[in-house]
Amino acid sequence: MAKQPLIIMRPESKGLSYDRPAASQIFGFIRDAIISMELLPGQMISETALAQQFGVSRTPVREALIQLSNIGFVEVLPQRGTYVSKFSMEKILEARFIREALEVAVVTQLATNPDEAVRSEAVDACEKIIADQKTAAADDDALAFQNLDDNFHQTLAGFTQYPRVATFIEAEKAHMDRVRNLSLHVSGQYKRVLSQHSAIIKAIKAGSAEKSAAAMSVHLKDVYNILEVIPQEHPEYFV
Amino acid sequence: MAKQPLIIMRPESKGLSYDRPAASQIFGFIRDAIISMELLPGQMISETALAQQFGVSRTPVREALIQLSNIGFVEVLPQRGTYVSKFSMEKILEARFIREALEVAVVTQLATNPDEAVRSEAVDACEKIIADQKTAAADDDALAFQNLDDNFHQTLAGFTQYPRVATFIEAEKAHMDRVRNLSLHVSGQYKRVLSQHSAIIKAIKAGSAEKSAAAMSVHLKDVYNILEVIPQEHPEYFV
DNA sequence: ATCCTACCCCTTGCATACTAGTGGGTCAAG
DNA sequence: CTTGACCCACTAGTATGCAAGGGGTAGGAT
Repeated sequence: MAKQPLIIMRPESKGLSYDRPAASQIFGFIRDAIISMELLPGQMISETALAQQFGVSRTPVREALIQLSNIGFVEVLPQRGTYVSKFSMEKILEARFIREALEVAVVTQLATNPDEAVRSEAVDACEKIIADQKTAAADDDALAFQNLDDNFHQTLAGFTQYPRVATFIEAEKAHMDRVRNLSLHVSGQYKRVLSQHSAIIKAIKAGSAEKSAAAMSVHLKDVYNILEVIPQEHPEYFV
Repeated sequence: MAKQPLIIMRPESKGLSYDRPAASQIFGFIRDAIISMELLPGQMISETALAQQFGVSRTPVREALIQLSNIGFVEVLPQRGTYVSKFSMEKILEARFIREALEVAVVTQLATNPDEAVRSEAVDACEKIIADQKTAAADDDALAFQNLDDNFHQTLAGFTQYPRVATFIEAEKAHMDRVRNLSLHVSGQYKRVLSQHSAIIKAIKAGSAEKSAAAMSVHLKDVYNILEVIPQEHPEYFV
């Protein structure tokens, strides 16, 4: 990995709240910086430099980095340095596989939920998000569109009553979002995603586990479109 | 949670290897102790006491505990203490749900794998494990039987080529194994598990995604049998 | 010119010390 | 005897310093 000791985090992001553990806050800052590609794959992260930037000691920074390495966002090489994880086709496909497994289970459970009220509540919430996404698409607001996409999937997962499911989905999704943030404007993305989301909701509304699962599966295979382009466009970010 | 500052770890488990990070080794020790119920749910874990027992400082112990809290094995209450997580019906069902989602995806992928050689290799490996399990069942060796069960599921997951899938399955399984270790001898367990494992392999051999998924799903719902008994037998370990 | 070696700087891993906050136990007052 | 306040012991969170090892660079030898 290329050694780039320069850290690009904003000085104002030093603002740590005093009523929460510093390590936890730093974890969030760095995670968001990695997802949004402020910190680039392969870039070196210095514990010392980060500690200075946040105005704390190395200890909380170090604890944050350990957690980031647990979720695969950074790689700690003892005595050598800590680096933002590069992309690899294997890891992206792996994240996609895990996410599909979980999200298929989510919609399957939801579609077969005997409580009609829960189903219609979920459908209503998601249809509202889809409507907002149509607006975002009309405005060509890619960021808002992606945030709503997050919202859509988190809302669905929320109806399982298993909070860790939503957490896992978010974590796996983040790995792909990192790639996606390299090229927000893929032709026809809005229209495809919208129709896929609608298909999922339609299947849930119909109470069909098979169709829900199939629709979700199709939706999550959509990243393949991006993966055919990005690695050639940005080989420097891949291992 | 009850305060029990006594730590029951064996003195000989102090043996830490010098060629691996201490934090990682300590993590493994404590995790195994929790799964095997050496450390009981609700019991307090003192960073200082553990550090003394392992002959290291608080720092690596603390880093291990952070990772254990990430996988839900301990709960860190700031300025109050770190405690072994108690069981809760919600968390167990959640772990079961996540595990089923992943394992269903695993057998589905395997059953539909176009490469016949891979399928038969997986089937052979699993059938060997099932044979060993029959022996363990005949010997009434519950520990060996459970280790082989672990083996069975890890072997299946290994054929996805996605290492994190196996890791996740192992982690979620561990939450249930903790409960299972409270009562290793559930009547008829051996026979049921064996027939379920066989059914899974048979479906994979037949190349049927639906039957494989269904068989795995049935198998993983078997824990419900235990969950009807354990909470009443050991209410002190549940929240 | 090229290769090899020694050194130095920078990295993470670990140890130790200090801070702040919680809970329990004790003692005094009602 | 009960109740309340205060104090102390112990907790996790953070700061700092030291140890061990890898890598690049400079300089000397070939």
